[in-house]
Amino acid sequence: MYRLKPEIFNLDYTLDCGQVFRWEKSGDWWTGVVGDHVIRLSQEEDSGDLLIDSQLPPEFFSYYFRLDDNLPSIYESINKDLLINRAINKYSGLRLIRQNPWECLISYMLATASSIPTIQKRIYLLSRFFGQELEEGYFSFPDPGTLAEADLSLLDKCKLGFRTERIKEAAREVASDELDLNVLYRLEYRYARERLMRLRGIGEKVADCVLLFAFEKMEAFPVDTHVRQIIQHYHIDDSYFETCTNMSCMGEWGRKYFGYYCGYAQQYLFYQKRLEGFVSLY
DNA sequence: GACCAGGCGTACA
DNA sequence: TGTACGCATGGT
Repeated sequence: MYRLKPEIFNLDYTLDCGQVFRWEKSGDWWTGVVGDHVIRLSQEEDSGDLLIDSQLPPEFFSYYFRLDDNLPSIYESINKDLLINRAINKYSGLRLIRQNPWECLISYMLATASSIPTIQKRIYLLSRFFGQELEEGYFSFPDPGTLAEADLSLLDKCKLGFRTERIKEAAREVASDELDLNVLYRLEYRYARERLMRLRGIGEKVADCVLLFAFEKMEAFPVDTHVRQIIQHYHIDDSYFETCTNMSCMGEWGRKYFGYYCGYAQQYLFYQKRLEGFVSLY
């Protein structure tokens, strides 16, 4: 167990905001599986210190929680109106996480048209049936080869619904190197996006989530049902929106409106909407 | 029992 | 090019 002193960091917001699905809070402590490690984390209320119960070094957590991001500078760049201003003040310290690309890809593929608790359950079941047990009750995320060859009757137990075949196919592509996740890092946002969207089950929203949360593409702006409702509700009389009704257009709008760090803006708006609905700005 | 959830693919106009 | 609908599943 050791301590880390992060600048402007809120552990609860970061793990609860809906970007990751494998962390659970019990009392003051969060427990989660990252790679082959079961990690326990807590944050001291007064000092803001991060208490870390893990074999992994501090450098890992600086990387994982993007402590290298200059949040004040990011806030300044995305602070375009009262709504986002409220969100970045209220949820200050929420940081995006650098997720494992493979796990992130599958997680958001099986997130389509599902609530967050349902997504968490599916990922747990996948890990339980196809991952390795790390300690009692905690399992690693299954690797591509295992899912590619997964028995369909066992896969059905994970309750993936119509997503089952898509997951298997994606796993096969990654396992066979037909899709090399490493090259996506080096591609520009728009090309990486096009490549991901060639997979069945990945449209603009899922691609943007994966690019933002796992491939360092900060300019991704995922438009899900919450973000669509926010845009329709608050920007309804913006002239730009008289011709902007579909999700694709809303994504374009978000990128132009918030600039390079629109991905951060999106996550703050998403979290605020989930917890508070349509907030009053007066 | 209808409706929605971090949507996508397809058919049809 | 744009819209309507089906697709499994779980929670309200």
